[in-house]
Amino acid sequence: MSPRTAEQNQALREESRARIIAAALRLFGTHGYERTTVRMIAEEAGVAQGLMYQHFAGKEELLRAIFQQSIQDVYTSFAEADAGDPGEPPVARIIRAAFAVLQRRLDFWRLSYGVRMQQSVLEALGGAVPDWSQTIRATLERALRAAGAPRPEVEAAILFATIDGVAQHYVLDPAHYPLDAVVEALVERYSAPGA
Amino acid sequence: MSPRTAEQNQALREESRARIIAAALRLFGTHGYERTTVRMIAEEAGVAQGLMYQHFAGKEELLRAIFQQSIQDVYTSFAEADAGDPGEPPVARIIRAAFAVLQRRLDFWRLSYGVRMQQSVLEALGGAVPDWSQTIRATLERALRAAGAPRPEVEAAILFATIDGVAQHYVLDPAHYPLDAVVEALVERYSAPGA
Amino acid sequence: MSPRTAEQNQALREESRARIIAAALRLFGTHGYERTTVRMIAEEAGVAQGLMYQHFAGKEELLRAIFQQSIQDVYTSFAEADAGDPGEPPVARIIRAAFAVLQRRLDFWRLSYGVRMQQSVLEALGGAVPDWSQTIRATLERALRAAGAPRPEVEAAILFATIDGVAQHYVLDPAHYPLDAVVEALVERYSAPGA
Amino acid sequence: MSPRTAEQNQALREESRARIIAAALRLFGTHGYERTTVRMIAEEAGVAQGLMYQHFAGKEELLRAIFQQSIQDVYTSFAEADAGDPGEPPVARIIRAAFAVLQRRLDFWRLSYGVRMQQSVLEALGGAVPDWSQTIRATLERALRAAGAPRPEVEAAILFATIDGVAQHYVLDPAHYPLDAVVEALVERYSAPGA
DNA sequence: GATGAATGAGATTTCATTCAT
DNA sequence: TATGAATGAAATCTCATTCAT
Repeated sequence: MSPRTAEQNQALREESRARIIAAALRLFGTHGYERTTVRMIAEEAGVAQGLMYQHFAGKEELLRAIFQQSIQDVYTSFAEADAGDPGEPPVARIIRAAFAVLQRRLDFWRLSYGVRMQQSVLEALGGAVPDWSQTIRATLERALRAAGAPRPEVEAAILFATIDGVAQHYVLDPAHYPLDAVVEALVERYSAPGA
Repeated sequence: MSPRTAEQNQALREESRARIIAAALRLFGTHGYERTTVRMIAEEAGVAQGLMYQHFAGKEELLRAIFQQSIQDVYTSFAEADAGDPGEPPVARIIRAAFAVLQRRLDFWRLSYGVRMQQSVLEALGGAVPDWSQTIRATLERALRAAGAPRPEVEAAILFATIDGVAQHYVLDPAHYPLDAVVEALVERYSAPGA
Repeated sequence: MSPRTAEQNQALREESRARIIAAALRLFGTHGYERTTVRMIAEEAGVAQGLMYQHFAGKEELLRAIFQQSIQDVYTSFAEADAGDPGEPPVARIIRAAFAVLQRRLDFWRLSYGVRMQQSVLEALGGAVPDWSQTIRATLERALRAAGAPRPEVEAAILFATIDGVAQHYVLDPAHYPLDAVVEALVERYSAPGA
Repeated sequence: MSPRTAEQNQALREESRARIIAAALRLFGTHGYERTTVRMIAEEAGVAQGLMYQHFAGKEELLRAIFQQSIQDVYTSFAEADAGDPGEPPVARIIRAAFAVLQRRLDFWRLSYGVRMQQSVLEALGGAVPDWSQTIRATLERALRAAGAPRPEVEAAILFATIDGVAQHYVLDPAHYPLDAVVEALVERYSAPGA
């Protein structure tokens, strides 16, 4: 009879918000943003269509929220992973961290890769999608320079491309891609003194 | 007022078909398949909306036609490019050929990369999109094995990923990407005896 | 923790009911019935959305309640005002009374005028909106006839229209409308022997 | 076989645009803007729902278009009507012209009166709704001053209110309202030398 | 062969109302 | 009594497709 407490309400809200985000991420990742309807998301999340609009101003806002949250997670996860085994050279650690992050949020990466070429979606997303390529390239360049690579800018571009390419190939078929072997080979290559 | 001859008609038809395909390719590449409306295509092509349906059964069929035609072109272009300098080792030739093809059909690659993650679009496309990753990987593997690489399957996967990653980074910002430097570095790396 | 007494509960109920009615009247008057959402009313009243349904069967019922209550008030106020200065002629007293009532319930008049043309809303309101035009016209006609007006029916129609028109213009911009001057002029005109 | 000529197309477009506007005017006038759905308009106009959006950006834009067009018509009609019998005094001519215009566009006046109190609708309409009250008041004031009225500003306000009130009462029940008698009485009153 | 007005299915969005607490 | 999260019917709007010329 007495109304729910503030905590109960918050818990309810967060629960449904999380369900909606999870469902959307799954569906956006699989069918793409445009092909996923609000109805599908609601069904997958097990809620009514209208509920989405209590949490997000619209489908686009939902996408934005997903990006914001996921990007946060990625930063955190990467930092954690990067702090890994201090015995390994930095470049190797970065490579491992990148793929650890990848595996943890497969759907988000699918979504990301699907949206990457769509100028208009990116614009709609506004600042929610950081251009991390600059940051990544710079980080890799520093690590490679420290490791004594001859032309660190070009090598950084190549390594970045390799990581990105492997990630994408893995995302396209995680069940069959020999990710571990590839990662080990990469780590080995970039740990070798002459690399 | 005098009726057009059959040849003239044929030429007109070809002309408008080509205009529609070109316009669609441009727009699909920039905005993505879903975000591009038939109206936009007609406008960009400078024809009426209805005309598209005289040439293609629908928007999806248009996409299919674009893929089919582009893939033909890619095969041809690749073969040409690959036939290049016989003095170079095969792996280097393949690398060069890949990027030559890339630059020739930027819009198509944008489109391709944009669609790659969208299961439902791929299904709609049916057989029009070959899974060339197998072919490419196999080709690379053969070349690498011939060159004496220690673990050719893994190395092939990595090289394929690198090429794909570089291609995508280039497509995302052709004006600034240091493609030539990267290609040279790759060619050099994969021509070295120990690679 | 001690349960509230029946009287306390009753008082709380009355209080929230009154707040809801007041908020709705304000918002209906400003934005119109349709443009005012239940959420807006709850917010303005400082209560939860659901509470409205404990007091009224629905939004429409709320509107009906507002009309019923306001109309009661109008009758009462009018009777009071009309009982005013017995030295003035009846027509003048009616005019003064009308504008006294108008000023007392501005929001209700805004709402009334806003809803007047909407057949469907009026139907939904059912009997809650009396067709007082007949009553008013009849009252005015009697008074004008008593004052010796030549064609009391037509004059009553005109006077009614004038009062209604002035009321509406005043409601539209109470801050600037010269209501007092207009009322005085009307009173004077309709008190003059030849009027 | 050959496509329609530009004139044929224009005629088609104008025809359907006019049908939509007429239907909307009818329905907006009867049920109010908010209660009229796009579906209702399309049905009444005998066209598909989507067609409205080929002519107007949305329901609101349609409303705006109706106002713009109707206001044009009103100005024109008024000028024509006002040019009437030069033997009559100006104030009388204005009165007659006002009611001539009223009768000609009943639906529009219903709509106008229905929307007048809805701040949010008026805002949405932006500049499409001129505040003609100023113009009208000024015109009446000039005419009354020329006719030698003692306090022309107040008298203008009253006459304006009377006209507006009569118009509204008439609009509410055109079948029974004794418009002619009322207009004649008004004309007479405002033609009398002492008025 | 070409046009563009017209269609209508299906998408997004709003909002009165319900319901568990 | 009161709360506000959740519902879902119905609204607005989009856009691939059809059709008369």
